This record gives sequence, structure tokens and C-alpha cells, in this order.
Amino acid sequence: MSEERTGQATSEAKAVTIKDVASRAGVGLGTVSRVLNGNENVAPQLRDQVFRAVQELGYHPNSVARSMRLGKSHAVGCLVTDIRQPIAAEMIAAAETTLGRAGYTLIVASTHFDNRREAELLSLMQNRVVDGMLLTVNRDNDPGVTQLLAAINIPMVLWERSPGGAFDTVLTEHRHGARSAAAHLLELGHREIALVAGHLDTWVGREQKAGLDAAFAHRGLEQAAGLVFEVGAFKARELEALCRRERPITAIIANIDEIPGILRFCAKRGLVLPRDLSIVSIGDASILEVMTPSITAVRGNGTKVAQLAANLLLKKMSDKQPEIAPERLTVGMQLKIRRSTAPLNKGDGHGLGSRDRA
Amino acid sequence: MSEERTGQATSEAKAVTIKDVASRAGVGLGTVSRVLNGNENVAPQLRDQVFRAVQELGYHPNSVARSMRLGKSHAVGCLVTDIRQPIAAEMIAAAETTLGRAGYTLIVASTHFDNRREAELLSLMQNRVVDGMLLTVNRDNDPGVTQLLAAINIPMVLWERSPGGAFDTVLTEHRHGARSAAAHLLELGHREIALVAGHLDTWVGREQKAGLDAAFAHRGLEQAAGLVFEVGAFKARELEALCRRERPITAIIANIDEIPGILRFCAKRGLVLPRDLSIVSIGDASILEVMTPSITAVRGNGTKVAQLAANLLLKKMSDKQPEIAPERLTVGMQLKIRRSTAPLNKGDGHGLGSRDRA
DNA sequence: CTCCCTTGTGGAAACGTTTCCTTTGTCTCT
DNA sequence: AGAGACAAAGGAAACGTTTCCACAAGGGAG
Repeated sequence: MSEERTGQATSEAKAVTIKDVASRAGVGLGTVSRVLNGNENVAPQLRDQVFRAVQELGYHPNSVARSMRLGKSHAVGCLVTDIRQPIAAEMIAAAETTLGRAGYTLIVASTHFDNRREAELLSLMQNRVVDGMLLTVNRDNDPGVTQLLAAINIPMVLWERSPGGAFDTVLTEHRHGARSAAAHLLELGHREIALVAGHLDTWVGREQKAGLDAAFAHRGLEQAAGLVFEVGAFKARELEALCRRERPITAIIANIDEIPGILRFCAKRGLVLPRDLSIVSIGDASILEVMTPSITAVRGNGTKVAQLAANLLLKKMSDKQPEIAPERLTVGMQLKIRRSTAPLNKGDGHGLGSRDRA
Repeated sequence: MSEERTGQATSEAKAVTIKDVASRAGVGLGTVSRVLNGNENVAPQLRDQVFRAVQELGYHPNSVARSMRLGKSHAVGCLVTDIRQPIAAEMIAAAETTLGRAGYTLIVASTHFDNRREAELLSLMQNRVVDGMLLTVNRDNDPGVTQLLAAINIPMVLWERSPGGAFDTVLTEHRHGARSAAAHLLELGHREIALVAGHLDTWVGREQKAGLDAAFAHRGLEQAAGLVFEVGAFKARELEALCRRERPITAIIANIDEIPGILRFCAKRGLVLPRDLSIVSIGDASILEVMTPSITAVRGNGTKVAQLAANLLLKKMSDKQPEIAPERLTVGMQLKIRRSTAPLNKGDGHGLGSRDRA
């Protein structure tokens, strides 16, 4: 009866601590703690008393104090460049599920390609506030970054990045993806192929470029210069220029984020897909399947990447001597041929050329 | 010279604490602490000594200990149903930016519409591990949930949810959005309009339904029964049934997530948009603008919702007596008329009807 | 019967901060 | 010159938990 009042009072004033529970249950602090975790060797009667006290007081263990004592936060930091990219969201969701099952909470932060913010966040997380990190650094070809990462002595796994040093990484086979996309277009007769890759400061972008080159090289061809761009730095102006070249492009391989912009440009200029331009998206989405025309895409598997990374991180976090050998896992990509790619339209039928001459 | 050795040893063994810095700098603990924050009234010479010691030892303040002492974690919990929904990602990104500027870190978790997981996460965050919460609960028409939320004595703001009690909320005007979509279709002559709304256990879904009803009522019409569905529970089977009704539907208003599925169905059945079916998406994306036909949509502003929510939360977290009055902010929606909606094709031209009879 | 071991319990110590209190030293005013 | 005030700095206490140590009680073996 009078207990109700106590319950009320609790919710408005001070936080309930283990000490309150102990005195309420008429037992010692150690006993409460033992009951709450593992409850090894506690008399059943006391156990019940403790549980009742917890109920009545509405006690919640303070995980900050817990972390401090244990030196573990059961939190994992997750750094991405932009959570708004569907692929990033997919990876985060999968990592959250996998790590959540193991009792870890995810702390997510986006750098938005701001290097200062990245350094800040990295430093923030280093303050022993996280037990491990899942990282997508802004750029991985900078010795400074490699050094920065090497200085971190918390278990960490890199996603889609591969800096020089010896780090655990999980990667999508972007080289193979871009190569198969390019091979597909070459097979269709295209030669003037533009690529809008990920940032060339990242493994992703470099691999995509390498994949394109490989496809050309495989046929004994050489890719013309000036046809490779980075996401973000590819606007209508650049596309316009590609169409006004002496040999206008006939196909484009682009990051999925750039597809809407490219299609808008095509619509404005009256270009018809795939007659006037063949398009391959790097990255897939169900909407691409149902558009008219449906968009050919190379599809990765972000969920799998994230699961592998999360499991690898879990392993590293549990290992007593995590200095085994850095692992490097890869996940494949698959070309989904749809209707946005077609054989090169030779002669006067070629939309871009004819319009330019008109 | 010999300092290098010390630096090395540090990185592999124990964490560097403020005590180490103090003894290294030859000052007291209090002085180090004062230098590190605010540095009010410390002799310049000592300040320099402290900074040098911090540098040499590679000291990082332990934010867990900090949180414990201060009773503040500078972290905000962010609960969403699914981070993979682009709108959720957009909101998280905006909230992160706003809160990050104020020195807060975001802890993101998805419930995936699992009520048990939701309860777990709420309990987890309540452990004083966060200073505030941004919530999108699974369902807000359940007295149990209202009660659960009322029991939380941490500042919190609800996103896109409106349970019975008195909570701070930021909402998108989904009623207005759905109503203007429906009014647009009614204006075009459509009468058999299906709606694929958000979960009807949430404010979003209920408001969308209410908006549809309001549009019909405004014209003195009554919406036929059985035409309202929830996302997730709307598959090809349901759509098939809608086309086989005595009066087949001629228009559909659907959550953006369902658009690919609907389009796939149309393609399979040979339905041509907008001749055979008019479509309005709830939620907008740039890809919708560039499809053929472009898709009419009602557009919200997730970024604005998130900014309002974040700022409201910041206010609540700083307020000494946060028991002022719960605020309820709303953000508008806008109908973007494109080419997926067209006047009702009366008579034999109606694709659905004619095909069904064939 | 005594001694030792086992089982169960209570409480101190420690985790790394910040804050407050005390002490020391210096400066200024009378 | 003495006293009072104020600035600067050192260190103890406290935040809430877990773990370890000490101790009591009980039982079994010698």
C-alpha cells in the first residue's frame, strides 16, 4: 500500500541505485549485484527479495557506471560517409542486427566527407567509449589517415576501404563489378564509355576505374582520357561536355546516386534510352527494375558485407590476443542486364551524334 | 629522448589517465582537470606543462568516467522503425547534424517493428545512458505504449507519432498530404481509389486514411470499403484482387516503398500508366521525377521534421524545469503533380475493366 | 570434539573524472 | 608593518557499479 507512494516519489527525484535496492531488500550490495548478473550462489529467499525490491523501486542498472567498472561499453562506433546513401543504411541495419544479437549497441555517425569531422569523431570514439569500430573513412590513400588508424588501439574493421597498412577489411569487388559492366558495353559495341565512380581517394573509386581499364585492356583497347569522374563532381555541365566531344559518349557507367540526374539530362535533351545512350548503374535498387526502360545494374550485397564485418569485429573484440593476422574479406558483385543497355547504334541512327550535328 | 620509449609503452598497455598526466606534469589532479576544461585561473606555465604532458602521453579523456561524474552522457538515443527507409535515414542525418553541433552523439537503433525489441531498446536507453531520446515507436494507439512512454523520465521527442498522452511531438501533415492526393484524383474523375497507408497502428497511417476520407466527404462522396491497406501487407495478391473487383480501381495512393511493387505488377499485366491506372506516391524521391511516366507524389520534409525535433529536444534537455507544456509541431506536405495521374478514361478505353472482361 | 573446508553474505576498494574544500602564498589597504 | 582578502593549486570525496576479500555458519571428516 504505502509502497505506491515510494514508487511515485522515485520517478520524480533521484535515480534508484543498487544501494537503494540493497537496503530495501535488506541485503548487502554484493548480493544485489550477484543476483542481477549471473546469480551464482545466492539463497533463493534473498534472490526473491532482491527482485521484489527491484520491481518496487523501478530500478534500472546504470550502464555508465557499469562500463566504467568493467572497462567495456558494449557499444560499437560506426562511421560512414553518409547515412542517406541507401547502401550505407542497408549496411548499418545489418550490422546493427548482427551486433545487437551479441549485446552491442551501435553508435552511428556520418562524416559527410568532412575530414575535420572525421578526425573529431575518431577521436571522440577513441575515448574508450566504444569497444570496437566499423569504419568507412573518407579517403584511404592518404598516409596520414593510415597513420591515424594505426594509432587506434581499439578493435576495428574497415568497410569498403583499404588503406595501405595492415587492417581488417571487408570489401565489395568493385573492380569486378565495373569490369563486367564495361565488358558488357564493349561487347555491345560501345567504345566511348564514361564512368562516374566513387571518390578516387577511396578504394571503391580506384577499383571501379581499374575495372574499366581492365575491360578495355582485355580487348586490347585503350580507354580514352577524360572519361572518368567522381560522384558529386558530375553535374549536367560535365554530361553536356561528354555529349559535345568529337566522339560523343554512347554509354555511361554511373553510381546509382547519379542516375536520376543523368536521366533528367536525357529527358531534357530528348535522348531516348537505350537508343541514344546506354546506362549501367553501379548499385541496384528495386525501382531500377521497374522503370521504363529498366536499368542495367551491377549489384553488390551490402547486407553481406556488413554481416561479415560485424562478425569479424565480434571476433576481434572477444579475442584475447587480437594480433593474429588482419583479414581481408570480399563480397562479389553481379551484373543484372536489363533494358537500358543496347547494341551500339551505328551510323546515322546514333542519337547523340545526329543531334549534335543538327 | 627517453620520452619516446614512454610513448611506445603507453600505446600497448594501460590507458593513460589524468593521474598520469598530473604526475608527469608535476601538478595536482585538480589542475589538470581545470586546464582541460575551461582552464579558469591556472598559471600559464602550469598550463603549458599540462598540455605538454597530454601530448607526450597521448592522453584521451575517458568520457565514460566523465559521464558518470557529470551524470550526463552527451548522447541522444534515436529509435526508428527501419533505418533503411530513405525518409528515416534523411531524418537521422539531419538530427545528427543538429545535435552534433551541440556536442551530442547519436545512438541509433531500429526496432524493425518488433515490439519486444522496442521495449528492450527503450529499457536499454533508460539506463541513464542517454540524455534524451528521439522516438518513433512502433505503434501509438496502444495505451500500454503510452504508459510505457509516460514512465520514462528522460527528455524525449516523438517523431511522426502521436500517442494519447502529453508528449512533445513533431509531425508531418499526412492528413493534408493524403487529402490533397485524393482530391487531385477525384478532380480527375477517379472514384475507385485504393490507399496503401503507413501502419494503421501509427498516427501516420491513421492520418493518411483520414485524409482520404476527408477528400471524399468534401465532395459528398463516400469511399468504398476495403480499399485501405497497410504497407507490408500489400502484395501482388491484394493488387490483383483490387483489379478484379466489380468496380476495379482506377487509381492508387501508395507509400513510396510500395511503388516498385506496383509498377512491377502493372508491367506484368500490361497496364500502362497513367492510362490504365493513376498512381500517387506518398513520399518523394528524385528518381520519381525522371521516370517515364514521372510519378505524382506528395512530398514531406524529413530534414525539417528532424531539425525541429532535434532543436526541441535540445531545449528540453537544457531546461531546468522541462515541465512547461508539451509542444506539437507540424511540417507541411506538398503535392507534386506529374505524369502518373491522368483524367479517368471513361468507357471502353479503361484498361483494367476491358482486360478483365476479355 | 575439534578442525578444516565449503557455502553464503556483507562491504571495501577501484574504475577515471569533476568539484569542492583547504591550504598556501601574495598583494593591497590601512 | 600587519591584517585581511583573494588568487592559485593540491587532493579528498563522490558518481554507481563489480569484484575481491573477510568472515560467519554449518557440516563432514579425522
